[in-house]
Amino acid sequence: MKTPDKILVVALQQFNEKGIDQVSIRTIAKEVGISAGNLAYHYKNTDTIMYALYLQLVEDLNKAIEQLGIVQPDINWLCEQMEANFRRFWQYKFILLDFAAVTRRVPMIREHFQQLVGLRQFQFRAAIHGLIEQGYWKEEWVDGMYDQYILRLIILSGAWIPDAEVHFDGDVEEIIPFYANLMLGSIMPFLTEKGIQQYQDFQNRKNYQSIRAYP
Amino acid sequence: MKTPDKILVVALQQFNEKGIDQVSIRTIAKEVGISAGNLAYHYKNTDTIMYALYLQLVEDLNKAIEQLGIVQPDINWLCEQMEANFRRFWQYKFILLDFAAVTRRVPMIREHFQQLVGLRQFQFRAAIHGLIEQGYWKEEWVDGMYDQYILRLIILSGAWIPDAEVHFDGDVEEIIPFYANLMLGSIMPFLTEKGIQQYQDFQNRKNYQSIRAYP
DNA sequence: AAAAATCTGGTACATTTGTACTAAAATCAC
DNA sequence: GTGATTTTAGTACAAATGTACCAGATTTTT
Repeated sequence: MKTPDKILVVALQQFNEKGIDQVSIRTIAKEVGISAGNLAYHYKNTDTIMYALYLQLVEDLNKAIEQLGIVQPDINWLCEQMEANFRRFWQYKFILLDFAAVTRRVPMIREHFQQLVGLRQFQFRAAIHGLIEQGYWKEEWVDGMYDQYILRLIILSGAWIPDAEVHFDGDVEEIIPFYANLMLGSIMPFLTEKGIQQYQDFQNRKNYQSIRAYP
Repeated sequence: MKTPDKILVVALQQFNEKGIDQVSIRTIAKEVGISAGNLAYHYKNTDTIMYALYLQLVEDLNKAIEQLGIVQPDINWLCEQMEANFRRFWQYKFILLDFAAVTRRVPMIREHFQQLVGLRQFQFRAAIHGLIEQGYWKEEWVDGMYDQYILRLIILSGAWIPDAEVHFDGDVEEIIPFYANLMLGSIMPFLTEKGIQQYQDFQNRKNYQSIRAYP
């Protein structure tokens, strides 16, 4: 692996573990095994590294979407997608963990993220539309209800990471199922009988307990 | 006002405006009009100031609960409470905006916050129970459904602040109604006819538009 | 092989931060 | 009023950070 990539790997790890305010080009350089001056040659400061990592995340997300292709979505598909995305976010958790600080330091991330949210709104709408057509999802019975729901879901899909930091001690295989389950539970009121059944099948297959409270 | 209080006022303002990483005892001292040495006498560092401000917030919240007394909750009451709490949080927005960083620097806040969440869960449960008894809220039709919902609501009730930072430009009177409305919309699927009616009355009285997307 | 570019280690510097300390001033208790 | 306590301003210091720069070394290009 080339030096710039080595730097990104170590930086990502340090950001995630120590928090962005405890990482400097020196701490990264030390762990990579190069001089700070050398690191500064590749990335002038930690802000540029953060931006590079953000672009990596976006690329990951886009790649995942491309591989998806055009499918007839069902509840199972939706759940699997959600959980997979949770894992992707978790890999870059520092971004969502200290999102305000990150966007303050790298304003370009803020702008780009706004667009990302718009895109995800669109995708969710399409998914729900498909699910309605196939009889998994109820028709909207109050105007604007689903648009609001989608917004809340998008907010939640970033907010669970800071929340996990408060209530858990870092075991990924405990955290991801917990929050994936918690978020997916929010679809319940909107599902038809058929939808509920498939959702419960998913839960059973994944061995998800019905989550009531933090451990 | 005594110096320690003056310090807290200015510190709160600076934390909220500039973000916790851009505030030091020197920037505060300068704005208060005292020497940094003097400020260090009252608060050794910014961490202790943050903790003092957190205690202020908790006190505010507790005072609000005490003044509540024992009432028969209805939907209107729930909505008003929610919005009032949103305003309280907004006053101390730096805490929720950089929550991970804050708890990293002041671990006592993390511990205390866990208890706070537990308390709020209990309060929400009681409120929903009351609303069910009075016929505003549907009976739970899937086991554990409401506990999950409450957890999501608690997560959301902290997460809207970072979200607002990304999508708005700081106008409180635009932000609070937007998110209060967005969060309150989540109760819709659980309301009875009677509940929906009162909820829509509330919306009309407050002149809340049905929110579909960010402005 | 020579020239150009890229990469690397090391050093130096200005800023900022928390922390500690001193000595004077102000306030309070008796 | 006097002595003790609290408050204040100012200074000094060590540690850390981003930034800039330089002179070799290495790799790539021609």
